[in-house]
Amino acid sequence: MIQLVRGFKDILPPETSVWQYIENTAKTHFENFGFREMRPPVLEQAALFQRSIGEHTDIVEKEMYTFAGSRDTLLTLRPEATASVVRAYIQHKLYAADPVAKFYTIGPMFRKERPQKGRYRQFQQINAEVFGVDAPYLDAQLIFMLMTFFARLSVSGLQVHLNSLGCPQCRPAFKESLSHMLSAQSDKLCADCLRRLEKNPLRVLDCKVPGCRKVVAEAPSMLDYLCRSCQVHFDAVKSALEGMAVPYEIDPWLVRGLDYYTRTAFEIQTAELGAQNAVAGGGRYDNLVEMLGGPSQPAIGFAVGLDRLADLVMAKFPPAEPGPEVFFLPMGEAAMEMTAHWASLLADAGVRTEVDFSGRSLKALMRRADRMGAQNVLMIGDQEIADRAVVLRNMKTRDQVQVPLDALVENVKAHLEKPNVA
RNA sequence: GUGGGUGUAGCUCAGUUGGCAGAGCACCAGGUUGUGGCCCUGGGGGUCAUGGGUUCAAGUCCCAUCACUCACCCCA
Repeated sequence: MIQLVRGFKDILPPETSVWQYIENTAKTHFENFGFREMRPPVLEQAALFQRSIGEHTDIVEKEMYTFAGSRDTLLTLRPEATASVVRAYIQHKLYAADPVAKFYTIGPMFRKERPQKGRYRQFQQINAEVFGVDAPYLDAQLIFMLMTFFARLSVSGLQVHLNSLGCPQCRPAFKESLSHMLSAQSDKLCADCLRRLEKNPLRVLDCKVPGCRKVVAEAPSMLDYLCRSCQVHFDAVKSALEGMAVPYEIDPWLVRGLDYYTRTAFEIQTAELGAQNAVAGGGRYDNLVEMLGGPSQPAIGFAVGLDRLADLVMAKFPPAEPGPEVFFLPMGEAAMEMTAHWASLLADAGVRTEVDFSGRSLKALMRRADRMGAQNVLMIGDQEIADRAVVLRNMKTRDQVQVPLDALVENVKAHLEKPNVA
């Protein structure tokens, strides 16, 4: 048989109800903060990601699903959402009327990595992006929005990790002094870090190999190299967070994997997901809009990993099937036709309805209704048709009443609304 | 891309030195000719991941492949 492709997954009910719950909560929450939904496509020109994420990042080097499009263009299934949102912001000149714009997106991303717990080749993210605001208070507000979002979902045990990556004015000096220091200690670094040292020395900072950590512990911190305006910005973010009572941890070794980040970088981490501890991550990318051919506008955003978040929510609240409010049990052909009619009308009238057309014994139908968690069953057989009244049974209290067949929908609804005297 | 672990019924898993393919749960039917849960009885279900090899004989041993999984790398 044909199986689903490696690293991809089916999300089945009842788990889908958890996803719907998370997505709906995110939508209302983010919209309360002034965000509106944007839905960019999942396919973009490869060049978009090469230019935004960075040519020498792992994502671009080996993790993108890229294939030939028409003519000479290479197409890529998006490995992240920010580049698309920025592209749309520029392409549709969304900055023209008002450079300040806030968007969120929900959808799948694709990265060809080796799958493991909390990491899939297609994974779902909720992204939020803000353009045209450089105020540090916005940075803090975004983190606040994230943490209250998690709180709404009753997800706890999360830590905010915060860092500043500086800007093109101050980062080069730091980079230079870092690589200088690391080169001097290169004999103590792991093979991966020696490679990083060449390509992107910042990445050495978050290496987990003990030997490297030891070296890194004495490495200079970006925070010591911040220029005056970056320092002012970072201080304002911190004090705004304190003002909003959002606990955070300064993490000078927090490095983000994408090249475009500047200044504020943050990650929301949990200890409950094994090696993949980041539930959300984001930061400023003040130069990306201009880099991609747009006006010079500051921007900031974050991504929430929905697969990981769903794991956290489900660990706390295992999903459950709701069960129909009324389960129709027809006995006989005449009853089935009548049931198709009335059950459809009842469902259309807003009552969660289920039917069993299998024609099996009443005992079998009852067992199935019970197993599915039906609150009530509605029995129709020859006797009920003759009486012009069906039997409605409350599965919990085992009370049975007769409900007139005429105006059945209204009668059943009226009965359901009666308070149960269990 | 690298390393470890695991693949037997729908699910969770037993399966001894190589010797008839098993259990629990779930499902179906009956016990109750029109009433669920508990109980009793019976039943249906298997390419033992796939392909080769060794052997009189392979779920079991060997090789390869695939998948799942955890970790590294990296990231959400």
